[in-house]
Amino acid sequence: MLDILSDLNEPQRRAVAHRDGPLLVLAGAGSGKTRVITRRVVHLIAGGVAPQNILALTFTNKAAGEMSERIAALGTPRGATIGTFHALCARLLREFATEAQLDAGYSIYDRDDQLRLMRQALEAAGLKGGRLTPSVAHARISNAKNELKTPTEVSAEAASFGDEQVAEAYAAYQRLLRDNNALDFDDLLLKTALLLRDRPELRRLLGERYRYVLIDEYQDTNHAQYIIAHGIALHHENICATGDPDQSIYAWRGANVRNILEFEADYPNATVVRLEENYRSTRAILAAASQLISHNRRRKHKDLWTSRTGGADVRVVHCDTGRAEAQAVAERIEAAARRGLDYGDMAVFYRVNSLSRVLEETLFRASIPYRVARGVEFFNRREVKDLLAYMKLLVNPADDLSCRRIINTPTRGIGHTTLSRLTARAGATGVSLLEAAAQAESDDLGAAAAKRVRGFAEMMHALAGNLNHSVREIAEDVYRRSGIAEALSAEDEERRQQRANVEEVINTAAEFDELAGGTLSDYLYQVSLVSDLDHFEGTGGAVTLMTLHAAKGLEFPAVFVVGCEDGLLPFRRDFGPSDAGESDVEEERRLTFVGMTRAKDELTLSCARRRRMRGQNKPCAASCFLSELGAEGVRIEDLTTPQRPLNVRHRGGFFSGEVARGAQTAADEERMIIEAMADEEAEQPPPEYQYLGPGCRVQHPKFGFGTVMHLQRRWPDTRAEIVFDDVGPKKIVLRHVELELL
DNA sequence: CCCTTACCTTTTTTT
DNA sequence: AAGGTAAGGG
Repeated sequence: MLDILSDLNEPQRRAVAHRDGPLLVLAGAGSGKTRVITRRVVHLIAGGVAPQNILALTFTNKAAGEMSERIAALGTPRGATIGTFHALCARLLREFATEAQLDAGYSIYDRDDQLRLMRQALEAAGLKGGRLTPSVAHARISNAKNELKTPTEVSAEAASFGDEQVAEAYAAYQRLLRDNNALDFDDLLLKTALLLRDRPELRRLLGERYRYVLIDEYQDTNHAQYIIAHGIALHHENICATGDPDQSIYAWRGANVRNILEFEADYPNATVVRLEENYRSTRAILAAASQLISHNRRRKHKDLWTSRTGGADVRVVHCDTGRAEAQAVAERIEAAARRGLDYGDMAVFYRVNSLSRVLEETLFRASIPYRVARGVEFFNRREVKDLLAYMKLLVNPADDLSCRRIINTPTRGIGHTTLSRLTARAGATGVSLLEAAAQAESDDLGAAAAKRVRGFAEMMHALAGNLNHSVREIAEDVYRRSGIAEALSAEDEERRQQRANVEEVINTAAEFDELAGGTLSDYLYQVSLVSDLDHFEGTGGAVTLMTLHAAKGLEFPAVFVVGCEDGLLPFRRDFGPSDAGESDVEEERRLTFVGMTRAKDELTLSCARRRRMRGQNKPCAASCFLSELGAEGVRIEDLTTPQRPLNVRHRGGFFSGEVARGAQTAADEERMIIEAMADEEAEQPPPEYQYLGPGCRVQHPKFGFGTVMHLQRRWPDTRAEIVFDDVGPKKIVLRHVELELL
């Protein structure tokens, strides 16, 4: 017991030793928060609390996994519930399905599914093609759900025609979810929150089950999560919230910083512990980060301090282009490696995932090992989603969305016409698509089509006969009998990759059988709530590339924050005037703060003067954040080259005048040519374009060998006219084919 | 019905 | 740049 407390500082010790009653731990960046939470759990158990009575809620599965591991490492018996809000809710909703008026086997829709469904909802509500786009509608509805608002309430509060449309879309969307027997992420929280809000007996039951509630990253909880946590803790008030208002970076998805700011108002007798000693970063890093965050006006003052001395200055590097920036980062990484730093000790953070590409290319060329942490890349692969859709449909025959996805995947001759007829039939008789498929008749669809449709239904029926098998067996069964296996059997590179992905799904199923165990629907829930990030292990010997958001909670000896440019780091979507949601500069500043405070020893921030974004090369101004770091302990390195005027009017070869297309005057033309040349020099076009032009010999996968006659460089659909030795002249869209240059 | 081609939309971060 | 969708030809 003493061991647990001995290596803690005084406030940490108070937080760990606190037992009953509300506790708020305001933990500054790097102040040992995780350590406090895990110790606290251990301390509770050592003090006689049964592990089963402890509920620890985290924000990501990864954080939950880490916490379990650390607790186990301290030799504590397992049995505590440690997981994300969403996972807890999925579990509770299964347990209390009746109370929540849910059918067993409900599907959980991921973002992709949600947007698909939203598209349908907008269509059903007669709002298709209007100003309300699916993603905007989805965001608005998501926020409403997080505030526990029903469509009726949204409608009642509507202040404009646009709001009214959102309410209508919301109603239609919920109807569709219900028809599909599905929940989206927000529903998981919403339904659970409503249960807890409206059912005293459930509050009591769960309060007795979870006698100690711990919530990590409390600054990132939304209203629904607030209701859930407080509902469970209502009677015993054994609620421990940890977090840092300066690290609140999820307001955009409904997180409410007020939850943490008003904890003391919620619980007047709360014990408050402040952790302000930073054990992670050098003095320079901490000073720069503190300087930055001090520019936030809506903020409680806080002093982070460290007893560390020494360490290098924070570096701010200005570059010409995004590519040059990546190059500079690569060079610094190499230099650090030569100094003896492990690649795994370095990380590069960026605001948007799309920035990873230049970095990847550059690191790859420099032979620097790296790994990219991406959100849901794997589970979003088409072939992966297809396989999972089969399994979802098996568990939940009402899941029309999944059914629609796979009814003709792989192709089995059920086309658009047949599908819409079938949909009409299902709608008219009020049955699911799958059921309509099973009952398909010749006079509706034509004999051949009806037969194919029934064949699909029969296959699903047959697969459903094996639901009592292990999940791995079911997955393999689906893989083979659905025809996916055959469709992917060809030996080209793409199929090979897809096969590998599908096999990886089967592996996760096998792993599930071994480790967790449970029904197919258990497996599907787990898969739905997991992201690639969760499996992202500490990268042995490779540089980590991730978004600033994903970086939260991690630390690295050396950190690079790239893309510190106005509009990108204080991110702004400068689109038309109709823009409703102004971006929150203070949240962007907190995000930068989070990134900076991940660094232990070395921190480099960088920006580019020009960057290629969304297909266009645009000039960029340095982020205002860079000038907010203060001057002390910050070293600025300017790698930009002075812009010299170019006296060139014409240039043959690659551009062959195409760049000046649309020029109205000679001055226009000159300007465009100069810009294009500057772009090309900066960007180093990839080799396949650099040398491809008239006279080149190429090999086409289908048409064989040929000679390029003409290159029409018209982005994005650059075309080449090629005379093939065997089949004669063809126009090829380069985007659609991989030409081999000989 | 399927494949190819032309056009168009993109709104960042994540459970 | 890249993906999706809608329309057209086979």
